[in-house]
Amino acid sequence: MPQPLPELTDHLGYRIRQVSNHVSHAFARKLAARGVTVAEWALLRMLYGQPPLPPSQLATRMGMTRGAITRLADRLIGKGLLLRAPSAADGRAQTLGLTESATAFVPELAGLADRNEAECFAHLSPAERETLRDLLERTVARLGITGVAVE
Amino acid sequence: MPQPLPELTDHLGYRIRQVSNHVSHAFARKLAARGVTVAEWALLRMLYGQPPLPPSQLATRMGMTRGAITRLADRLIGKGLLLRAPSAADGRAQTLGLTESATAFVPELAGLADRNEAECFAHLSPAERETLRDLLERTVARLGITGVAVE
DNA sequence: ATCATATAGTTTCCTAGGAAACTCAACATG
DNA sequence: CATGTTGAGTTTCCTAGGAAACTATATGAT
Repeated sequence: MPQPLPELTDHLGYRIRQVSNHVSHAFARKLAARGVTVAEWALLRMLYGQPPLPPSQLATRMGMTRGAITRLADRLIGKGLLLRAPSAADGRAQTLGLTESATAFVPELAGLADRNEAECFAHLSPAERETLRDLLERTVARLGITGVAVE
Repeated sequence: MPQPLPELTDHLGYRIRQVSNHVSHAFARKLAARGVTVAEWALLRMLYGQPPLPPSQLATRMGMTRGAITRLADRLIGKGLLLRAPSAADGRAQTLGLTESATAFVPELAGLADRNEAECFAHLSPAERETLRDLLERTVARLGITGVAVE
């Protein structure tokens, strides 16, 4: 006779994961219609309206390894959305910046993000959304979460 | 001059993903010390104290494909935690059930889940945790989220 | 100046999941 | 009872990320 255990659904971590996965997958489907993944979107958004950044900084900010950024950048370059240039100051370093077409594209993708957000949280009142935001942001601060951590 | 866009952090979906990833990775590290992944834990927990289930049902409940369940089950069988048996009623079907050692093991893993939960949300008062739970569960219900969706 | 060490980026190997083709058993229907 | 169809499970191929080894450049110590 096994001892009874708390249900999975008793844990906030489980509930958060359910919602997070659903919201992310819904967004991923919208992005996929434009031929973009969530990680690609995150990188593009990070560089939008910014001066080019070295891959290592992007790795830190996105919570990914440098190796993953190398390959992610390769894909975006292949799609004509990213430019890789050698750093002037450091012979080892590079900079990654958006192409013109990427700069034109990102606002369209941002619209998808807004739409996804609206669809997923339409049932919450503005006050409830602010409460949720506050609880989450305090958790982010308390746990010392920094990057995006795409996956 | 690119047009300004809403910040990533303005989206609840982004904040939820940050917290979810952090909580899941913290849990994954605890489980890894016992040689178990999050997906393996979810499957083990689902079968704990239950009669054996066919892979197809586990796939539905966990939000994974049947192919993924096949491989997940293979790994757990390799670890001596799962038993695969042919279904008596249906020559195509199988049933997956926990071994004795798995039944003894799951409560220990459940303790890790409890500890992770406590660590990640210690800064919220009981009332705040209930508020968060309520907002999340209403979202789960509204979006029609059913499975675990491990990843 | 030389050499050790650290850092930037890449590459290789590994893991894990999804999509879709595939096998085999069950079932319906004529 | 043959036959077409559905359903269960497996397998193959593909994608994407992490860990760690590897290359090349920079930096610091002597």
